[in-house]
Amino acid sequence: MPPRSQLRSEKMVVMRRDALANRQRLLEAADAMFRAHGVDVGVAEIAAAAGVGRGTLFRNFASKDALIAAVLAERIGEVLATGREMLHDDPDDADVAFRFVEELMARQEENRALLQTLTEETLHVAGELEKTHEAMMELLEALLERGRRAGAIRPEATAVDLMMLIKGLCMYPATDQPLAPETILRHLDLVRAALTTPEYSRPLRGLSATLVPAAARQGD
Amino acid sequence: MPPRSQLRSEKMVVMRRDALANRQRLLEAADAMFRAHGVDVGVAEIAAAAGVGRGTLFRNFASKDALIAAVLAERIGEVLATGREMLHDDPDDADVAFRFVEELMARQEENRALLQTLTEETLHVAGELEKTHEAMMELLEALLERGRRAGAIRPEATAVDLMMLIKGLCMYPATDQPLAPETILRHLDLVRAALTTPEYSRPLRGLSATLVPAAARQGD
DNA sequence: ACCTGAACACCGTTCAAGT
DNA sequence: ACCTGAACACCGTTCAAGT
Repeated sequence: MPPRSQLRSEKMVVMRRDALANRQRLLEAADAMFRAHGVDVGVAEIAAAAGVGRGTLFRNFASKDALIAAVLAERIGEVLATGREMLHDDPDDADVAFRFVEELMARQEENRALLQTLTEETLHVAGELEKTHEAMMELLEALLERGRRAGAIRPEATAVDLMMLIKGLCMYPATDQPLAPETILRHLDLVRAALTTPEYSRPLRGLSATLVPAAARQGD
Repeated sequence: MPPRSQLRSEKMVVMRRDALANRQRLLEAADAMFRAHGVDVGVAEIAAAAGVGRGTLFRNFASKDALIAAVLAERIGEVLATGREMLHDDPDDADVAFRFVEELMARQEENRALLQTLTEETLHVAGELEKTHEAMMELLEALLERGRRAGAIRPEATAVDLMMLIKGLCMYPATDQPLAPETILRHLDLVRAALTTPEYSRPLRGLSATLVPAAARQGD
C-alpha cells in the first residue's frame, strides 16, 4: 500500500516523495523533542528541528494535538508488536496478560508525558490513534482469554477493567517523578489480585508508593 | 484565626474587608464557570463574572493554575468532611473505606474536569491543595485501618494503593462522557477485590465499561 | 492597599507569496 | 503540489495610572 496523505486519506492521494520525507522527519523530530523537553515544546522548535517551516507541520498534521497523537500512536504500535509476539510465542502461559502489562509499564516512563495528554479529545483528533487504541483493546482481550481458559482470570474481567486499573500507574499526580520498579510490581500485583480467581492469588511484591511532599524535595 | 492574604501568608497580613470579599467572589465565580464551561474558560470571563478586573484575579491567585487548585481544594474539602463524619458515626463498619470511596465517586462527575488538571505541577502551585491532599491520605489511612482491624482489608494495603486503583475511574480517556453508575460500582468492586482478604470477597456488581468509538457517537 | 484595563509576551494556526 | 515565514488570533500575565 503506497503512503497516503494524512489530511485527505479518503482521496487515496499518493504524496510526493519529498513531502513524505518531510512528514517522516517531522514525526522523528517531534518524537525526539517530546522526549527531551516534554509535550510543551513549541511547534516552532519542532519544525526547526525537522528542518522545515511551521506551515509544513500544519500541512501534515491538522493541529499540534494531532501531531502528539501520531507520535503516541507510533510508540503504542511498538508495544503492540511485542504483545502480539508474546501471544504467539507462548500459547500455554495463563499469565501472559500480566507479563505483557509488566512490559508495558517498564516503558511507561518514556511515554508518561504523552499519556497525560491522552484525553478523549486527543484520542479522536487522529484516526490513527483511535485505531491503535482499538488494537490495544483487542490484544488485551486476547491475552486475558488465555488466563480465563486456564481458570486463572475471572471470567467477567475485561480489557477495559484492566486498563482502568492500570491507569493510576501512568497518572498518579504525586508520582510525576520516576516510579520505583518495585512500586510498579506491587501495583500490578494488586491489579492481578483484582482480576484473578482466589486460587491463583499470590503475595504482593514490592512496596507501596510513598508520596514525597514538595517541601522535602530538591530542585523543583 | 483572621483571614490572611494568599500571596503573603508568611507575613500574616490581614486583608482589607473589601479585598477579602473580592477574593471570595472570585472563588465562587471560578467554581461556577468551571462547572458550566470547563477549566478552559478564560480568566477574563471569570473576572467579569466576579465583577472585578483581571488584575484583581492575579492579585489573589498567583496564576490561573493556582485559582484552579484553590477551587479544587474547596471541593475536596467538602468530601473530606463527609468522610470524617463516616469515620466518626460508624466505628464498627469494616467497610467504611469503600463506602467513602463510593460517595467520592458519586461526586466525581462534577469534579472530573478539575481532577484532570491535577498533575504534580498543579498540586504544588497552591499550598492549600497540597495540605488538602495530605489530609485526604490521612483520612483514607484511617478508613482503611478500620477494615484492617476487622480482618477485611489486607494488612499491607495503603491509602496510596487505594488512590492509584481508583484513579482510572477519574481519568480513563474513552470515558469522558458520564460514567454509568453500574460501571463505577463494578470498578469499585474490583478495587475491593484487590485490597480485601479472600474471605471477604464478593461478586461484582454492574458491568464493565464499554468504549464507544467516535464514529458511533452523536454531536461531538 | 487595592483596583483597573491597556499593553505585553507567548503560544498555535493561517495564508499570501514564492518555487 | 508543496513550502515558507510574516501576520493573525487568542490566551495568561504584568504594570502604570488611578482611587
